[in-house]
Amino acid sequence: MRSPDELTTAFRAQGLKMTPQRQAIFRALHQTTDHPTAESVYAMVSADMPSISLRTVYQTLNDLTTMGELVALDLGTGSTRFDPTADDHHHLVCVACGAVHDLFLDVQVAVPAAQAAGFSVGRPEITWRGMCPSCSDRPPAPQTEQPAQREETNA
Amino acid sequence: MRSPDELTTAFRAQGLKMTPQRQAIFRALHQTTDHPTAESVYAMVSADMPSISLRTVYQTLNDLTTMGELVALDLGTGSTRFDPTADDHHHLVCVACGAVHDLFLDVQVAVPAAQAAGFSVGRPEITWRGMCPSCSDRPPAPQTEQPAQREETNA
DNA sequence: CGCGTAAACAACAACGGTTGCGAACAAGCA
DNA sequence: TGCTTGTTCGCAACCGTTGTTGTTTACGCG
Repeated sequence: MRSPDELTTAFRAQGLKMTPQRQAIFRALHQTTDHPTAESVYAMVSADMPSISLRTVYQTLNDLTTMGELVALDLGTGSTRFDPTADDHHHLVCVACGAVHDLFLDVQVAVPAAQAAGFSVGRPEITWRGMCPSCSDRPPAPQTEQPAQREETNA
Repeated sequence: MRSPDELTTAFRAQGLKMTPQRQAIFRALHQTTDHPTAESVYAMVSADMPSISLRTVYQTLNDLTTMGELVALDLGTGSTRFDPTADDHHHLVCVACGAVHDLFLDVQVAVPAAQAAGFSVGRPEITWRGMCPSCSDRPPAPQTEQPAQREETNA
């Protein structure tokens, strides 16, 4: 993630205006190392600027995504995660709490032409699902003898 | 995907009852090779059985997923895809139309312990995003409706 | 073959995440 | 300072999915 100042310059270069709301969002993003949701960015920024609206946060995050400063990830955790790490990397996802951990691997996986079906694709995104240390330490759900055979059980 | 008869047996073996609605869903799934959404299964089944409710389709797809007969995929296309292919495989996803194509690859990607951060994970899921042949043929502007992705800020 | 009961059904409302809309507002520039 | 245009914000809408509820149905049993 670039610094708030660099992002300001980048925004201005696109003819976008700088506002206190955007500055606050830039700051929040710059000091986070994880993969916040719009909601959690909103929570961070609201601490300083209680009047900011969630709508503005979404808008700014989408702008940053469009500019390539953020990557929007859908990791199946129910909401979009915004990834401030620009480098090519992959993810570990905790299926219990939704935590996301970066993984820097130089893996080349080519799509065999025979199976490509005419698709033109880019880099593969690799995701591992599992349990983070804190969730595997503490069995979160009842964890009873029920094999969860009833319908629409999650967890 | 197992045959409707086999699925019927499997359902009964779990103490679940067999209904015309479920039979119709089994038939629809059995004759599809792609990765339908609940909505598209509903569309298929509605042709034969107009009275069926979308709720029932969701319920049955979830039951099948719980039983391991289907795999629920979140590929960032906006809705859950139900994958009738049980074998371990990966996916090509068209970012324009949401089409999904299977890819059978025997790739072993290990998570380096140094980066695992204590996660315990299973097999990697590999996704390539790109354009399917029909979407890359067609110029992007016209009536192609892009699911999510874009937003305001048109340059 | 008819019963009883638990399961499944359909219709509808609710829900969470996200976006469209429109009016009020403020950044940046002359 | 005044103007123009992008921005903000609250609200309602939207979409995919699930909860609720009252009714209907499957199916084992006598």
